[in-house]
Amino acid sequence: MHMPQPNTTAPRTQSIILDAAEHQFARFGYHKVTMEEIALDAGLKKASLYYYFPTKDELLEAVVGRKRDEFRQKVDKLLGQEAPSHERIKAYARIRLEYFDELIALRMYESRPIARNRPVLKEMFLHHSQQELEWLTRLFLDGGRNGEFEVRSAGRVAALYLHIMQGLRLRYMRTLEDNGFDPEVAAQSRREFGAVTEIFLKGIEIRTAGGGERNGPAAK
Amino acid sequence: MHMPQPNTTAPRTQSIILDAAEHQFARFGYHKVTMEEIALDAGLKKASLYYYFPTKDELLEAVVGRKRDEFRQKVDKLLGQEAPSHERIKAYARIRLEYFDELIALRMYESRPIARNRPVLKEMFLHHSQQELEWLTRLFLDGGRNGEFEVRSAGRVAALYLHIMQGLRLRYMRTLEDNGFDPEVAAQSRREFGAVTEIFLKGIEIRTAGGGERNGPAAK
DNA sequence: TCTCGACCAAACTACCAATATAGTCGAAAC
DNA sequence: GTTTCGACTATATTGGTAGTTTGGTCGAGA
Repeated sequence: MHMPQPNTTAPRTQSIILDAAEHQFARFGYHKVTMEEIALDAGLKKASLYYYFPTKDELLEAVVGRKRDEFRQKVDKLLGQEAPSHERIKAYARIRLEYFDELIALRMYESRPIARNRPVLKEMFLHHSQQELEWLTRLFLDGGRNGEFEVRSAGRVAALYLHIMQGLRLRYMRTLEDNGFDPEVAAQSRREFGAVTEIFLKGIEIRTAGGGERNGPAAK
Repeated sequence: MHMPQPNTTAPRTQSIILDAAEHQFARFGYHKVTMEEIALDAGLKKASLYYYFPTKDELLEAVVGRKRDEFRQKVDKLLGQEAPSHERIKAYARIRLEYFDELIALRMYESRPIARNRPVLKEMFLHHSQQELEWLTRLFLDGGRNGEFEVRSAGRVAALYLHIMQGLRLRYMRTLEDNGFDPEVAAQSRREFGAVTEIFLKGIEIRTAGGGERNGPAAK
């Protein structure tokens, strides 16, 4: 509700706390970290934290919010660019991947409780999902307008693509839970996201010339 | 290990028990059902169950196994058919959807424990996943051979498609957990599976003629 | 405006007793 | 030999509770 305005200048206490919280969450996960530990990491005493963040939930929200804002900034830049839609969508996929990797690093998705039980985050993610749908709708709409794609309804296609991505992410998270992190699997998964995006875009592409004119190498 | 051979004739006790178990699992889920209740439902006493099934786990396995066998039978029939690969893959998607709907009806996926903690099922699903990959690989391979698809590696494409389907299923299961069953959402999800399959197939399709020759209505 | 030590109440943990239930066994009915 | 059962046990689950942790408050002071 009433958050102290973060000065746009050097690392204010506010952002020091956020850094500490992020650091601790990344190391042990939301539930295993106490407010006291975060305070210590930030060079404060616990009570001081409460001057800046009224609850642990809101601290978490702020940490995630910061990540999300960075993501949004990148997307805004992307949406403003002049480039073929399929290129921008591929770029979007890459940016999105980075974003979720950061959230995963924050142990945001570990063992249900965190993201599921916290109503704050639940709403936040829901809202973010909505936001993503709008962005993607716009991208697919553009692609439809300039004749790249055959889209009956950009909203539906965007939802389809978003749901595929969300599903693959879920699948990846499950393997994470079961087998722990494995850089090999992570890389594999990353490639898979790219490949699926490629195929999806080809699937809605309008091919004007006869035969198969490839306009980009599918893999490395 | 030593299971009494089920006669291929009328409903033997064996299958009566399976029916009862299926019925009870569907109503309350594996954990909330006691062997005694299943026995009662089958018109027996508990100890009689143990003559046919040495453990509750194996009873569960048998119930799921029956479903899986039905699924396999349908797939075998499908694989033997002479039809364009894309048609057979779409048919496969439909059959697969039915199969998982049945497992969901059995509350196989409710609140982690059931499928995750039971090593029997875990292995069973893993094995089944492998099996599916083989089937799909064959289907995509056929499509590649007869010039329908452009597939560099049928195995990779099959894995991609399978993972998309598994991901969407996971996503759907999550909404199930959160909001409970809703026929509207279920229908929506079903349509989504179909639409994604369509787009995926178009994405790897080889279009010989110039322009866009549609060979099937995408949506009703 | 910002920091802190001391305090409280609610949540979580550890533990144990009571219950429930998967699984066993010997005997009997078919 | 096949199928059923009543009575039994050992293990897992549940409910309750005492003890500890920890999120959050407050008033004093810098």
